[in-house]
Parts: sequence; structure tokens; C-alpha cells
Amino acid sequence: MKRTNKPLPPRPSKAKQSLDQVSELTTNRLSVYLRCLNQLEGAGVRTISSRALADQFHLNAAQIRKDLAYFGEFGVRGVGYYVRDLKRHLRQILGLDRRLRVAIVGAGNLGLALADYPGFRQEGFEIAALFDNLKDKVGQRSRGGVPIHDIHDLKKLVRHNGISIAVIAVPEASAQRVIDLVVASGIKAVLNFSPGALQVPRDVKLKSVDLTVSLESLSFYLARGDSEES
Amino acid sequence: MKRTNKPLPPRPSKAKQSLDQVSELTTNRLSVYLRCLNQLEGAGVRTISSRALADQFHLNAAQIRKDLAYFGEFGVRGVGYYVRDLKRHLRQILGLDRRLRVAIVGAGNLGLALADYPGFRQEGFEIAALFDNLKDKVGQRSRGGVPIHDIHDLKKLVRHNGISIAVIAVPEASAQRVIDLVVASGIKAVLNFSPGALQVPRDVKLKSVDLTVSLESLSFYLARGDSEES
DNA sequence: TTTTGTGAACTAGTTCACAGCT
DNA sequence: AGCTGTGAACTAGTTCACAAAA
Repeated sequence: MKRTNKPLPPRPSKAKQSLDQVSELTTNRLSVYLRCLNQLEGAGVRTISSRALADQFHLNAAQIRKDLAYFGEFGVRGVGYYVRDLKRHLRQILGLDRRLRVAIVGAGNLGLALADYPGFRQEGFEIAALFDNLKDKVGQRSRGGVPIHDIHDLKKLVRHNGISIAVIAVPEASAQRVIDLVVASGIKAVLNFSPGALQVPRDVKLKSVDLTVSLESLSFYLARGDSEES
Repeated sequence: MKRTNKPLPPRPSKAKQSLDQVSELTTNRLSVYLRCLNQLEGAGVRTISSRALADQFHLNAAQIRKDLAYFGEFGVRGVGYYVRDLKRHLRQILGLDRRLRVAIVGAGNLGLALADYPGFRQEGFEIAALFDNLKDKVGQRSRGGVPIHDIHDLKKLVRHNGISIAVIAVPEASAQRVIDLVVASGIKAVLNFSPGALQVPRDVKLKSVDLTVSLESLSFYLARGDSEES
């Protein structure tokens, strides 16, 4: 009945790279840093200090250093970070130094839009396939040319094409059913656009984008603002 | 910082209601609670305890109580919360007890998909208009019938139609330009799908959904898992 | 009883500030 | 000099645990 209180496991971890769970806030920021570095490299900047990076992109210098230092000593004291090097390290940390294939389940408006979304292609992601259960969609392609397959072929195509990430863009009612199929196909990382909480095994990483929650949160802000305007 | 303490609510909650900034994590959860209550009401449940709510939707009971108690005393000790009542209170807190009109800027794949996204319509949001700068898109409609206007008419239509929320679905390159137009039109709440950080005045609430960051964060998880599998 | 509402305790996350390297 | 990497201090967020209410 009562949860036994964890007695503080000693976590030595002297030499970095321990596998204690990295916070999602941190991994999100790594991705942001990489984007910033891409911009800097495009602008011909060779080296950047955490301070300059923070100032330019409205971040916190200490946080940048901490985030990076967690994975290694990438900086040079007195100099900063070499843009090219740090970019390479970040790409490696984020696992972007290999081609990642993505399947989108749900070839409705949203699924089709995501399939052709240019941002996904940029950092080495390849939208390999769309999946749907509607017979008249199967066999078609998105405008950008991503083929639509039958959802029943998911497992087969995931294996065959080395797909490692799934994006869920199906109606709420079928979301759990679809995610069970995705999990059964062996995929370990899922980006979900369906509303509501989905259940996945612990070894599957589920990240949800809830558009309704986002909008309602904005509505809250407006409601508060209205009544407190001076 | 402002210090005006105002008892603002028209109806419920006797004490509480200081205006210190409510965390976004909290407002997001309020939206989640509302969705849970909708489900419960649909299932004919009349009353629910924080514990039961937590168990059923995998939340924490104390957190539910804290979140709610912040806005008033909505519960009944020994009983729990009346589903219907709490739903009404949450809708009022979230500002959903009025029709909120939304404009989507960018009538590309993503903008069109969002315009017809059923989840937005559910809780009283009305997608009033799409905006684009391409002449051949202006005058058309989304599949669901949302008209596409010229971006130059944004300010006029925002005022005329009482639009209070904008959704940004334009390419990265034009995002800041577009958001400046949106801000100039008087809109105070923005949901942004463009990558990168955008600048807005302090009185404008900007909420960003960064699809690239989400995917790269998943990639990180996969990269870690691969190398630490036992 | 049961269950809320809430201070206290705890945990996570951020920022400071400085030793130490270049 | 300049800047990183990092313990310490601080702040935010969550969970516990219990007094009080129905």
C-alpha cells in the first residue's frame, strides 16, 4: 500500500555520460542550440561564447554551459565553442548523425500536411511512409510524394524500411488502437498529435502535442487579461 | 512588477484569486481536467473524487486538488467534485464560456489542415479566417469552408470579426514579419508553429509548438537507448 | 467514515559566482 | 585578459500528510 521511499541511491557518475535520465527540457534545448549553431555557421561565425549565444538567442549562458558540459567538455576556456565542432557534437548527441526514417499514421489533413512539412526533412529526417485504413487513400501519395500504405502493412514496412519514429495523426477515437499497432511494430519513439493520454510501455518514448490544450491555455491568458486590464 | 490585487471573479470562489502569474503547466492541466470531465459526464458520472480522477487518468490527486483550489473551493469534503459544476467552473476559468474566434495565418498545407482540425472547434473555438499573401490562394476556401483572405486585410478583419487568437503557420523566413503584423492587429494570444524564437511585446502571449525540436528530442531518446541497451 | 484544501517537505530546474584553464 | 565548467544558492513545481468539513 505505501510506496517505500527510495533511500537515495548513491549516484557517483564521475565520468560524465552516466545514464541517469536527461530531462526533456534539456534535450529540447539541445535541439534549439543546434538550430542556433546552424544559423551562426550560415552567417560565417567560427567560434561563439556561451554569453554571446545566450545574448543573441535570448537564452541563459550558464544554462547553455551546463547543458553542454553534461555531455562532455566541448568548450575552450578563454575562447568559447567552435561552431563547427559543437554542431557536430550536438548532432551526434541528438542522434542526427544517421538517417532517421519516420512513418506518419493517419493520412488526413494533418497527416498529409506533416508528411510534406519541410522542417522535418531538414535535420536528416526522412518521412518514409504514410499509413491509413481507408481503402481509397491507400496507394495514393501526398503532394510531396510520400506514399500512403495500408495500416495493416505497418509492421512489415517498419521492419523493411528501418523506420524508427512514428507520428500519430489520427482521430482521438482510434488513437489508442493505432498506438498499440505502432508499439507492436517495434517502434520506440512516437510523436502524437491526438488529444488525450495514451498508454505505452515504459521502453517506448511518447511525446504528445496537444493542440486543444495549447489553445485553451491561450484562452485562459486572454480571460485573465481581460478582467485585470487597468 | 504590478502589485494590484483584485478580487475579480463574477461568481464563484470567495477567497483566493490573487493575480500572481499562474504557471503554464497549471493552465495546461486545467485543460486536461476539463477534457477528463467531459468524458466522465459523457459516461454519466455525476461526482468524482480527486483520487478517482487521478487513478483513472493517471494524474496526481494532490496536484488536481491544488490546481483547482487555487481558483476556488469547488469540492465537497467527503464527496468530491460534482462533475457538471466543476466542468462549468473550468470552462469559466479557461475563458471558454464565450465564443473565441481564431485566425490562421499561412494557408499552406499546415495552415489548411489546422483550419479544418476538428479538435479546435470542439471547445467553442471558431476558426474564422485564413490569411495568406499569395494572390491565387486569396478568395479560395479550405476544404472545411474557412475563407482565405489577403494578409493585408488582417487588421481590418480581426477588428471586424472580433478575432482574439492567431495561429502562425508560415515558413520560418516570414514568421517574425507575420507576427509583427499579428501584434499590430491587436491580437494578444498567438499559437506559433514556425521554428525559431519570435519576439513579441510583453502583453502578448506567445505559445510555440516546435515540431523539429519535438522530433529531435525523440531522436535523442533513440540514440541513448541504442547505446545503453543491455 | 470520506475527501477536500493546504502547509510542509521534497524534488526538479535555473541562475549565480567563482576557481581554474587558455 | 576571457571563458568554461561546476558547486552552491536559489526558484519553481510536485507530492506528502493531516486538520477540518460534510
